[in-house]
Amino acid sequence: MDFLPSMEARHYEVPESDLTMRTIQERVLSQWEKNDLERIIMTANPDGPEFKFLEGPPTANGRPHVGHVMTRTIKDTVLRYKTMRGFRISRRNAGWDCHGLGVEIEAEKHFKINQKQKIEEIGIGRFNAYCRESALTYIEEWQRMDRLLGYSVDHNNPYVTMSPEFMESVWWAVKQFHELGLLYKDYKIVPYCPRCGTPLASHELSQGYKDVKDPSVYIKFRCADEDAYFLAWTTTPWTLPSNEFLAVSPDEIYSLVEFNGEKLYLMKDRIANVLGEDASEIRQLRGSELEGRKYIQIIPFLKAPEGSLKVICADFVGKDDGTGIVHIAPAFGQDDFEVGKKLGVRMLKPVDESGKFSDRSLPWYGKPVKEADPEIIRYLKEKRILLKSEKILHSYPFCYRCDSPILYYPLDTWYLAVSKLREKLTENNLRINWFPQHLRDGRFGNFIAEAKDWALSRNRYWGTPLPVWRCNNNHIRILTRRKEIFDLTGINLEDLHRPHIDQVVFECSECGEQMTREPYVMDTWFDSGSVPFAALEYPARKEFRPDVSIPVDFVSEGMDQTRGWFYVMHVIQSAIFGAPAFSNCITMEFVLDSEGKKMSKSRGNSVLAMEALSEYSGDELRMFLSHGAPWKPRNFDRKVILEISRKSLYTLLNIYSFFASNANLDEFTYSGIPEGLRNLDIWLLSRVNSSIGKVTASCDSYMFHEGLGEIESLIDQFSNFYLRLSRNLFWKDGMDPEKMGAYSVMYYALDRISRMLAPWAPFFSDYLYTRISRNKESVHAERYPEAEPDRIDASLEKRMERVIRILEMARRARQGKNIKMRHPVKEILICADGITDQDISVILPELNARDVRIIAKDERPVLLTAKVNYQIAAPVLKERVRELSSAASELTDIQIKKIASGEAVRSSDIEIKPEFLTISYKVSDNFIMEAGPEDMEIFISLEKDRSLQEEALAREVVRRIQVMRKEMRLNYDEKILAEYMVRENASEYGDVDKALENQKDYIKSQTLCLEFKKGNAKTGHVKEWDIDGLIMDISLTRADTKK
RNA sequence: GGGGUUGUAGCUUAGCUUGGUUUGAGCACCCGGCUGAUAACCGGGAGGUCACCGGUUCAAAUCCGGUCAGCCCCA
Repeated sequence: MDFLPSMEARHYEVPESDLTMRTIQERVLSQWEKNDLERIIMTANPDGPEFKFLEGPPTANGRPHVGHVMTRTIKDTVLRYKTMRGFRISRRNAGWDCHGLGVEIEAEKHFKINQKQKIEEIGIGRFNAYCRESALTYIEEWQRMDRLLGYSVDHNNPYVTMSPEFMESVWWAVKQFHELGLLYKDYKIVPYCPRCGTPLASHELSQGYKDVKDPSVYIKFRCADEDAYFLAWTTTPWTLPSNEFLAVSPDEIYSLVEFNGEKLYLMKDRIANVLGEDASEIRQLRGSELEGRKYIQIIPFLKAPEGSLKVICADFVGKDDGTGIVHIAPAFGQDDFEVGKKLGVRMLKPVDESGKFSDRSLPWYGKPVKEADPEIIRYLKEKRILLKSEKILHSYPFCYRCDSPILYYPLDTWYLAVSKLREKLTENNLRINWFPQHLRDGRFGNFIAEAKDWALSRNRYWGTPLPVWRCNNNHIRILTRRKEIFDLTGINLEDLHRPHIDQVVFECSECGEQMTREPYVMDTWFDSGSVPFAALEYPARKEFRPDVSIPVDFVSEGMDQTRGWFYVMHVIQSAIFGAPAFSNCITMEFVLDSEGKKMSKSRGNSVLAMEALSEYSGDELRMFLSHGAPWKPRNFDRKVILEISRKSLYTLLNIYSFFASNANLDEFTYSGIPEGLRNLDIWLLSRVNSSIGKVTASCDSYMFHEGLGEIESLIDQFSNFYLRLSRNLFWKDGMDPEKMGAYSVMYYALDRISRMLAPWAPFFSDYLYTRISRNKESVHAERYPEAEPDRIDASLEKRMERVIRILEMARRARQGKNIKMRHPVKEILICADGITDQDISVILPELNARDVRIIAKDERPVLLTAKVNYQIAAPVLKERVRELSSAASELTDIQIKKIASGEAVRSSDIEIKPEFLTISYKVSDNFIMEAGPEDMEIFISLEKDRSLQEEALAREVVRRIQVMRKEMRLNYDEKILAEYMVRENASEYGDVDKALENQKDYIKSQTLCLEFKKGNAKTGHVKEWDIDGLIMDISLTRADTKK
């Protein structure tokens, strides 16, 4: 930056009065871009200790909203802080998650298709080409957001999960699982989305639970050997045509009851709930006694397989809902499937992969199963099989991508045996610092303790293809590199996606049969879970070193990622490398709308990142989002955002503005902190340095919100204590040592605060910093301030806290008697331990008293009185208590004081112990008293005299002239001429002319007034004032200083 | 149904680990003050069943048990 010392009349740029944070942001941004700050940050501290970061890749096919702003804010604050603390940040790259159903659904919309088969009709190649293109559709908007937010990661070298190098690493990882014996294929019931035609993993399923109304039907299964029915219950009538068994709990009591002329079996404990009062019990029996009983098929379209249609015992039958008799359709439930498998009975599966009835013998052939529910219920009713039908509200999973109801469906699926890793996962979890801490043993800990096997394969198209080739003899081969494919088949693939990869076939090395690829792609979460090594293209490249590159030091995302990204990374790194993926993890809660409701597209209350960033500067948003712990939900409330920015950012701007305008007038240049400072200056230096200590301590333990809170309170005290009490120092013309000291200290404080604040408010802090140290390029290339222990005076800070209290007490006391602050009082007496005259000197201007004295307890202007405390004295002294009472009334003042300080006193033959008396005191008539914390008391004299009156009047006049100066929009240093004329005097000020004559010099010096005199006050700016009954006109004119 | 978490003034919250005067702030409201930096600031007022019930204790917002409600997760 150019520095032109001689040409600039003013040293410090004075901000325009209407300067906003958004304008500052624009200026700073263009400066950054001119200087290529991003490069400077990316290459900072080449020799510093390493801090390993990892960016969680957003799926770049959705528009970012304020929640994303929050995660990026937290991450960036940490990164900037660590950079300023001298760390070399590794892996500070952006990253994008490109695969998966989300992208495919966009593509389906584009091609206007809603069925899987159609994709194959238009061609997987065409479909995937579109997916590739659309994956990064919104990346530009993400980058615009990052720019306005100041998100400092390397946007020029992102990792993308669809690059062949990344995918080869993912393949390598699959091979590691295979070699560990953790990869297997199984035919079992999976949560399945019929629209997408693919199974979902449990962590995907958990994103889609919704409360919905479903049918709840009670069905009568006719016993084969008795004129009675088994009463069963289900919420999925469409599974009834596939019924093969009924299950009972072997140890529970069941009843045969008569109800509406029919005999029904059900669990005894469920009778009241299901049938009410009208059922009469015939007999009781154990569930196990029902085992093996046969019944008639209720919906006889499908041929019941051999060994079906009988009652079995199972331990999963509960007694909390239903009838205690559970309908079993092995094809459509996990427990059901196990029953069928165990008994070796063929499965009825009249539903195809698109979720429709596929058996022509069913009347509901071709219907999606859920839509067939009402017709099946009607059928049951007609056949008199239905006992009753209701609707119940329960939570049911829906596909989190397309919102279709999930079915449980038997399918070939490749799994990772994560359940075998539980111990390792739990062990590694203990090495992670979670914020908030309870996640470790709570949500995350629970989840991994019962980790389920990971359904890895997806029957889809746009994803990393499953790199598993298989021959008819079930030999397995996993290929992990393009080169390997070329060597084996001569095929040179540039794109590893389907359909290209599908043409790779070769001979099995064991049996010579042809090997073909298993036709699946992988769960996109496996991609993102592989980021720690795949983003560095391990093992093809060697930058990643398993023993040192993980765990990374820091990751941070939304709370939902405990079961998402954090989980999959933890699983994959633990399995392959035996180490956790990260060691510090900050999670954050949702940003809610202004009323505390969850933001959602359907409710229309979600706020897009760019909307927010067009209204507020990046700093303002960041400050708002950093306020309070990230793991507490916050409401996106514009009032709160503005309040936070006003209180800290604008206050700080204003301090600087005051500093700049005055420092320019006095031509101040900083050259270190001089000797001989005012007490107040020593205090601010101490306060700043102890803040630095607190902030770094908080941030080093990842409690960044506490660090910010400390800075905010520092700014507040800087403005409202230090500056408020220092203002008058700057009024005098010319430089003197005290003023020089104050400027230096303010400069020092502004320098430290702008650096301290840089991680949270990167734009404004840079603006401030570069205006103070004008030859510096950017605050972000600077070191975080270090506390100077020598400047910290803890005792002074503590005393100042008490001085602030005393000032408050003085204000309160005056208020009680309606004594204005600007009216001087004769005397203020302060009774407080450990406070020195020097401490008090700081607040003298605000106390506005002729005399301020610190006094000891026994010098207080009070009258003490002693009363006998009969409750204590009477039981001890018995009848002598009367003597005490008369002795007490004759005590001298000195004696009472002795007793008050805890001494016993002898008087007229009786020993008066302190506890015998209650000492109370009364403030002398000519004082008012105010008590504060820690036994502090102050006394304000009510005595008035002529000179006090005159001074009070002078200050009233000064105050009014100041208001008028402001109305005339005069500069700080502009001189004026003033006249006054008394219209009427009903006040207590007495002889006004004489008073003002006496106070003339004071008034002139306070208002930069060259002449102040009595006159008719008609020219210039004229105003009539009422000063407590004194009506007077005052006129101001600009003094012509040009000669 | 199970687990986690939260519940303090109209709103936002501190205090809870380690029990100890009358639960402390901010915003908004009303009254007053201060103001040659401020979009500020200061004092006062009004506003509290510390979600509820019970227990431990000389003493509970705080510890324990239960209930209710919100949120998150699991089934």
